[in-house]
Amino acid sequence: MANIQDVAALAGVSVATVSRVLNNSTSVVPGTRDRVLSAIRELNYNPNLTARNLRRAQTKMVLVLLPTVANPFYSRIVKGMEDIAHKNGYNVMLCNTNSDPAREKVYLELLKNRLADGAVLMSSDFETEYLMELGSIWPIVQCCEYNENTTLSRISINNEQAAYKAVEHLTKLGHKRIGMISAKNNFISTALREKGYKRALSDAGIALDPGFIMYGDYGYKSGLRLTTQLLSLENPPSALFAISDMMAIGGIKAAIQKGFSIPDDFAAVGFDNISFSSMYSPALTTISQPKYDMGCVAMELLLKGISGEETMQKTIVLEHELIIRESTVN
Amino acid sequence: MANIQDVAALAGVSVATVSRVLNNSTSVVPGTRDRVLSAIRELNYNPNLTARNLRRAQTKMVLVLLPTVANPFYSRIVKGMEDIAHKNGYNVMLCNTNSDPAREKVYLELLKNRLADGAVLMSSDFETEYLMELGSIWPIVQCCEYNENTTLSRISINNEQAAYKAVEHLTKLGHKRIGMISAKNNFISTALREKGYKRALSDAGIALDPGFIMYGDYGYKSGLRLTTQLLSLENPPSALFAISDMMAIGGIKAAIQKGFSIPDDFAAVGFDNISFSSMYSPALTTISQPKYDMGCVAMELLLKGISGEETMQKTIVLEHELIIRESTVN
DNA sequence: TTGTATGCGTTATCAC
DNA sequence: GTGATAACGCATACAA
Repeated sequence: MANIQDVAALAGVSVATVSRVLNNSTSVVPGTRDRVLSAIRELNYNPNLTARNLRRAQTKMVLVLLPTVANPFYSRIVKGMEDIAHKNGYNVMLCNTNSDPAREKVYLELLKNRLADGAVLMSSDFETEYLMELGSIWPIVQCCEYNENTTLSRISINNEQAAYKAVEHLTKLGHKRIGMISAKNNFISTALREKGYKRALSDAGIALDPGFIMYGDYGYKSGLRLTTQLLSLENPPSALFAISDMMAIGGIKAAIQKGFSIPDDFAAVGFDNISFSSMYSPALTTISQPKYDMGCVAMELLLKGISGEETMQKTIVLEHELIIRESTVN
Repeated sequence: MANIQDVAALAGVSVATVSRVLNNSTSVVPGTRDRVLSAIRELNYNPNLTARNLRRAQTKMVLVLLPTVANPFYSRIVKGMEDIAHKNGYNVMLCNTNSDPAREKVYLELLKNRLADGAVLMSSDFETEYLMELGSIWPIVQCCEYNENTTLSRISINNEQAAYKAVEHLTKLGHKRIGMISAKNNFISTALREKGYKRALSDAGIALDPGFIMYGDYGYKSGLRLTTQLLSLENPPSALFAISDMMAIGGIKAAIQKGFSIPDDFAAVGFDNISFSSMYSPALTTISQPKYDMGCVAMELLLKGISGEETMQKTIVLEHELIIRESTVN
């Protein structure tokens, strides 16, 4: 594995000149330039980016922390992030945190070890202080979820309004008994979706039944279990609002298992519009977030922060959309 | 951001000593050791891993190339890889190639730039020569898919046997007209699954109908479209074997749309046992691969290659399992 | 336009 | 047990 010195020797120039053609910084006379280029080819030379990064005090690497790639909700977002990153010569290091604070910290601390130039956080249980301290040194962008006490940049949709729209869709269909399955976590989106649910009920003149709100995690099993419980109530709901598609699908499965017909006996609305939602039988009514765009915008913001082009912290809210499918309407 | 010199100065020792306590290499007297440690704390010092990596000619980073994280099949595998990598102080860089040869190459060439110490390939359209050349310099392990002309290590299941088992399950249920939806690609697994399908039919004394094998990609839409075509045949199949769960689910959706009852009118078997398979309605019969273990084994092999502990190329075949669910049996 | 020389932050070899 | 110091491979300020 040849290095820059070998190339310089073979081309009969100094390493500085080789470096110049490598980065086409200052102008190099065509003649020498060609000699260098052919030496590079002949030696099959590739620059050592570790050395370059050390010298330049950068890594051209960004961290993306997310709970898990297993949730298809994240895959489109990640795609957007990657596209923007690559376009700008950056690589992204995907970090599955499993929502484990210890793991999250391990990853984020890679910044301190100068192994990445910045980070996008898609879930974080970090202390406000810790986050602000790191954010004062390295660019950090929050995507989808955020700690509202920090002043770090954030990208999200209006979760309260989206949830309102989802539940309003159900009330307009005539449903009076609407259950909600939510999650026990610190995500701001969870709280806001619950708020939207309550406001929609209130606006429709429906009294809130606290027994109709159940808590699990984001997953299918959780949705299955909670909905089974809801449907076992003496006076069960006729419709369901779930904070994730996975939970909504679990809810539908529970209803099917109980012999309910969808959407006549039981209707369900999810959240996220993951790809499975349209594949499911019945296809799922859900809230769609502009996943790819969110990823793009988050990464653009991060890269601007890294380049110093944009240091102001921003709050960006993107549009969402209610997608009506078979799980609520025939 | 303090460096090792700052720490040395504050502790009143040389950088060499600081380095020693950092790597607890040679023994350092407890007294100086404590002074160094408290200097590190006081300065909030973190070693610059780029510099360390340059010096040590390593990166503690491995590449994992896969078509897309959007396919849940890969998430468990990746989890296994990550667990093993982290346990050994390595980070993994997940690379979504979208099966695009250009992108694949860009990623793999990161090895040449000394940005990673080795790579796991989970899909590759690389030329045999190219792969062998890189493999002669850096440890490379092939997982699930492989180029059979290379001598690189590989981990997989017996795809032919697994497909055989899946189709045999259908013939034993009495099905005589069994369609297959496959993909147009160069994956070794695809060819082997087709081979297993044919052998199972043959062993059951069923003549192969070439019109019963259709080709698409791995996805849901493809499965939906191809199965719709199969079911439009004058004499349509009563059962389906798909090379992926996503395709099988598309197939089931197609049958449902045509008013078929599953599994009475139409049965389907998939491949991969992605999490969504058990959530689907009807739940999908499928072949389960030991995803997590495959990931672990692949990464273990890679790390042994990197450490030089194991340089022999290996071929490892893991066990699979037929999982029977509602899509074939009531 | 090109070359020389220095430094990025470490680790490791050699002295003491 | 500890300290100088030379590398690692590159980019760049300064000279020429």
